[in-house]
Amino acid sequence: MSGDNPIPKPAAERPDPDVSAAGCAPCEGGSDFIREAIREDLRTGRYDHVHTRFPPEPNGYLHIGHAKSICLNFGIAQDFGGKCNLRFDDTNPTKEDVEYVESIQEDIRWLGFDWEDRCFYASDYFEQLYQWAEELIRKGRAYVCDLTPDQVREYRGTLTEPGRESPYRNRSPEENLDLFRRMRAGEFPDGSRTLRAKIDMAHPNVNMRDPVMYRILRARHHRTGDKWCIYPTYDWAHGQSDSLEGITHSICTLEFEIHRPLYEWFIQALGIYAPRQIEFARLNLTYTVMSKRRLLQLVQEGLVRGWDDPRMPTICGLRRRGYTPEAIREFCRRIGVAKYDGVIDISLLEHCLREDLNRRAPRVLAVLRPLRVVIDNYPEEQVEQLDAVNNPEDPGMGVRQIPFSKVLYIEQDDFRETPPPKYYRLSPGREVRLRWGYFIRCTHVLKDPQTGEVLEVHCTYDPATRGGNAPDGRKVKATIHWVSAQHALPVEVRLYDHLFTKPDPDDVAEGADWRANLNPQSLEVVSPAFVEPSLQDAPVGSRYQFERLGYFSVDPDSAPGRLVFNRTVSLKDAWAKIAKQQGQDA
RNA sequence: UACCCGGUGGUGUAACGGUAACACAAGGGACUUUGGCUCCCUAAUUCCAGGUUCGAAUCCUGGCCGGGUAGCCA
Repeated sequence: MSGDNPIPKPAAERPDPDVSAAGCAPCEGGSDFIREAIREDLRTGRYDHVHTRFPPEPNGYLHIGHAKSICLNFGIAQDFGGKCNLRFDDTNPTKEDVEYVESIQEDIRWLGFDWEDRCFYASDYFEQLYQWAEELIRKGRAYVCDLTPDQVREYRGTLTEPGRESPYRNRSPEENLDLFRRMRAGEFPDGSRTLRAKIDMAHPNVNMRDPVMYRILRARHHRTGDKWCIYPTYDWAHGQSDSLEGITHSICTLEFEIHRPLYEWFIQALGIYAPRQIEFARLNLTYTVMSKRRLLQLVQEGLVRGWDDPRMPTICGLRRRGYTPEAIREFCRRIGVAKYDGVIDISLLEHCLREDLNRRAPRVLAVLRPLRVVIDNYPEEQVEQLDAVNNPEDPGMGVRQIPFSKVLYIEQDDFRETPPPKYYRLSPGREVRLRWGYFIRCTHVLKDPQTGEVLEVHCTYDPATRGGNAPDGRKVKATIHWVSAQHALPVEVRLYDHLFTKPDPDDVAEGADWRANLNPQSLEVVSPAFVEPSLQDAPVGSRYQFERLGYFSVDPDSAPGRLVFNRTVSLKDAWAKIAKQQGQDA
């Protein structure tokens, strides 16, 4: 940019930015430092198109942090009229498995992205990588080293002291070539030799101190089988794979920043096409752990029920919980992209979810903790079908009918024998509205003579208020939900809370580890809960708002006649706040 | 202790040398057949010190603080 005019023009007078750059479209994902860098590259002609890639290692399930990267890489491709490849970074057969490549593909598709016919594997390039390695050997830029792993570490030096050169560093290209070919041929035991780039053992960046390019490893690879007993390291494979695929912008997380000089060194030593690596901060979320290692630990130690446990931040966990791809994408859009390594408040994720579900989830009535209500003046055998609006946010979603009868269940929380201040639900003498039903007034209660617990609430109803409006115009302070006892469906409901009790799971006492902060109440099973009969055939995965309670989705554990619901997220609850301020347990 | 990167309300992100803004969270209010939604309002921000400039969150220097890096992991 040439800042020739010190006073900026108002936006309306400014020429449209970037329209001249080839393939540059408006940025739906907003703008961030990466998109700016790309625009600059297009403007200066460093690249004339945009091609990104999402490069997971198939050694675990994708999580919400990957979603950030997926939205970034595919989103940038969309914004700039380019393409985004899926590439599995499968250079370590000891950790990888087809189970993961399949789940990763499923999750990316579910999130709404498409790599078309461009699903690649680093292992596709093993032969090319091998040939390039020989080329570097011939150029005297790589050598076979016989140091043991311990010795390599020792020779590398430390962060503050330079390393020492390997005694094998100055072998001739001929000898190196011979040794390297024999490495490939399987003449040497695992770990006995490596191929290393010949760079600088005194380099202040330890990644440049003759990094390992190949190790000997007899492990069956999920794609190449037993063809190879030497495998390239990340550093040797990644940049060359990017180059081969014609990637323009290789976007990765901050911890690879210090690898960039090496990334560029290999490309330059080979004299091949050069992509540009740009790093951004990975996602951190409050009340959540995100590292693959920890997620794996949660699963393996049985701390959760599996990778798709609805409490997990994995994509499959969120999906099972009832999250929508739209909510996750919107979240990723709103958090932005930067190099500052911060922590996102999980309430932003929950906000995006509610915003989406509010718009699309049909409403139903369900009672989690039933309290029996008897309408004393309602005819014994009578059943009425009442009209209920499916979604006040969207009249197009229509109306359904729900049965009403003499005996109902309401929520225990919606009745208080002695109401606290500002409580305006049902209590003796008070009148409330039953959603889509009648006004009812509490006359008296039946209690357990031993415990004093309220067993049954007796009410009278006003027949003139059918549907919920009083002809005389009188108002009630509260509308509560209910189900007809004889028509309600018993179901299981699983209520979830944050997996950790602290915003930062690492915030633990001396000697304890993050597991000490696991929330023992992160899962609460309510069974039976009661839902209105219209839910009878609700399909797995379908989402509903249980009015006044939250959003719920049907769990795959459901069987015919035995529905299981996950609470995806609760509704915001102003009363809970008031009650909390009053020092009650709400 | 070496090198790299970063630091803007509680949290995250904008502002591209010209009045520090948006969202979430928080607090208050209006509305309401969901104490939901929606709407309105309030409080709250440039790490510090110098320098350049008419003017600095932005450029420069120094400091402070935070993160990353010493796998034959990625």
